[in-house]
Amino acid sequence: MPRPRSRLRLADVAERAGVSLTTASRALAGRDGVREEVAERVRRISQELGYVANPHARTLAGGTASTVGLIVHQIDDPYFSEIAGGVIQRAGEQNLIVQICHSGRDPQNELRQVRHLIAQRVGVVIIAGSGYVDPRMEAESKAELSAFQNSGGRLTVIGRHFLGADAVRPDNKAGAETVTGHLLSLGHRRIAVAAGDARLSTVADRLAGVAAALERAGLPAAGLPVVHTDFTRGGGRDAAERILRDHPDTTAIVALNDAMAIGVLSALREHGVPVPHRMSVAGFNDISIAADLAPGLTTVRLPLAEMGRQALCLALMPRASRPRRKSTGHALVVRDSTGPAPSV
Amino acid sequence: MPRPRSRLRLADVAERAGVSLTTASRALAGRDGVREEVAERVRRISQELGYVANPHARTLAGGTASTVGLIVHQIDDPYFSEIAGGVIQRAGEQNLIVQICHSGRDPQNELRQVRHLIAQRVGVVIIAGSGYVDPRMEAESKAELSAFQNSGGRLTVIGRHFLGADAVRPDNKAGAETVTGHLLSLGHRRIAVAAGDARLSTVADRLAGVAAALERAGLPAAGLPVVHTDFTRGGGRDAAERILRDHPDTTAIVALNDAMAIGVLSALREHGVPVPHRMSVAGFNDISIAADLAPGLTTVRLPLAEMGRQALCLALMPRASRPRRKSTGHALVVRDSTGPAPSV
DNA sequence: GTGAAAGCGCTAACAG
DNA sequence: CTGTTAGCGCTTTCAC
Repeated sequence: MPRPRSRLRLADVAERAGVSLTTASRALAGRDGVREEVAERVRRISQELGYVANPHARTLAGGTASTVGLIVHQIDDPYFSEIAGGVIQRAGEQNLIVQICHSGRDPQNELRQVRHLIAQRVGVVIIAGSGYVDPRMEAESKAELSAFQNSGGRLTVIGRHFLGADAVRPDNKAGAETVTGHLLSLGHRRIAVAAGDARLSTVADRLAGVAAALERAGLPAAGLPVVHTDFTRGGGRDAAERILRDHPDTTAIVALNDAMAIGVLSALREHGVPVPHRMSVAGFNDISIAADLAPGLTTVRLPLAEMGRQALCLALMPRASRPRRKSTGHALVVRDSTGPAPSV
Repeated sequence: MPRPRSRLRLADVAERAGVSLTTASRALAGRDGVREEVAERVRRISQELGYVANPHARTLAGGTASTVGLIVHQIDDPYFSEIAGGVIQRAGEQNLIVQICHSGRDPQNELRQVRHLIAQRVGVVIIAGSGYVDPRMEAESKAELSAFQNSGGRLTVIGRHFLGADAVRPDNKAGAETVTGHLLSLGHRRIAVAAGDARLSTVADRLAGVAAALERAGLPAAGLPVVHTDFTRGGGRDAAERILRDHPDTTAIVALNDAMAIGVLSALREHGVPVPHRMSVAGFNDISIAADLAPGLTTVRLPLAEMGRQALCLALMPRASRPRRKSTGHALVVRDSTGPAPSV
């Protein structure tokens, strides 16, 4: 692509305003060291001319990189697109631009994206989505990201245990405890879990919440059937099949995210298992479609878009001496996919 | 944000390779004017060192801006997130980065985003989503985008009539004709349409398809009840309410996109109207959740992710003397939300 | 074929 | 408070 037509430069504004480049630069950046009256004039002229700074020149000269890099598993997964929506909305208010990359939940690929973003000199990196329990899988990314932070880059993670970075932390354990408690209070005693890849920290955390609820109720968490498959709709289908086959007396399935819950519902429908009369199903996240499934999905609501906003807000604040943690809170949303345990 | 630590520069690579900056630059850009043997050595050294060019310096110096700007209505709308997924995937293969902005379907805001993207010196702009029938609403954006193209920028639109830019064109009219034909063949004669804002070109095109199918069947398209509301789930709900109230003998509703169809289904469920026994419902787009609704949504499939890919592919080819058009094709996906017309 | 030198548009020392 | 002077890292004439 050939070069764009030459646009207005700061020099043009400065000339029109009868000041030097420096003064114009300072005035527009809102830095002080300029008489307010002069600054005002420069700003007005810049406005009139429709001047917009060249971000590349600005970044190159050592200023602020006004882009934020967002790494998600897949943008067409509602969990991530809702979070991304929040990030983009917040960015728009600040005239920042958001660059989105896919990690595909693959540490190697994520590393590539992290490097790419850093090479692009973004000022902010936000990583959304579960990490792995085993720190070794992410060691390289971490190293790269630490260096990024040490050189002044801002990093925020959403739903990931990354000590040393500001974090938005979904209420994974507590949420899972709440939804399991809901099932228990409906009289369910034979609960099974459709879980994602056991190596994912989110899966581990939510699983811990399920176990905690069981224990609190004085039930043995040890015998809890947990089926680990993909953390996706397809995984949910597989999990449901296996639960139906291996644990036929199950009366409730906790899916560790809504995508899996959707898969579970789909499999149960195929098998003619009525929900919730014969089997209750609960999800996690409350992606917006959850309300429109039939039956409506009982799930744990996380404020997804808000989480995206928050993540960017954190990143936009100067780095604190100790990483900040924002917990999301959660809310149980009871719809029609859960009901009293069938009295066998 | 302070400046990032200084990274490897081209000068470092050049020095290591014992050549000048110029030669190194040429070698890495794959331009000729360098002995192949030397070029090879430079590339190898650059590789070993892990050198990545500073894109800002490159862009500033007048080279290629290796970012693509994607404007969507809202990223958390599945129609757009699936398209975006395709764009991002293709971009990843090329080591390009995708910047995403929301237009909110507001021409003024879209204009802002277009300007912002152009000011960022992106090399490619992709605009996804319907435009308005009235060209005046988009005149400003068009002017800006034409200038962008004339200065060498590449533009592709998805689902928008923008003469003068490469375009991916969803099969709106034909698709609507197909799905309406499906309903007619099931014996439906009292069909109503849940349509979005009448000023949207996509709505107009799909509506034309519905009318065409009716006429082809020898039915008067004139009396067709068309309810114009928002092109969203909420709009679908409103439309269904109105159809139920004003045209109680309707046996089938064509929603002009899946989001509206979801709203229609939701309203019908609330009113206790059985689908498809008392009312058939069809959508448009086949967003991935369509298969998981209950009843499964009969809809017109558009290859959403593929459309995103295609759009970027078009943009990556050199501009043709005449704008290229890629039609998407479409497929009717019959699920459980449509059935024979009730024999009253 | 190869290199030296001049910018791209901006910010940031450093002087006044 | 304001202006002058160097670069930021790269591409690109223009000489050799």
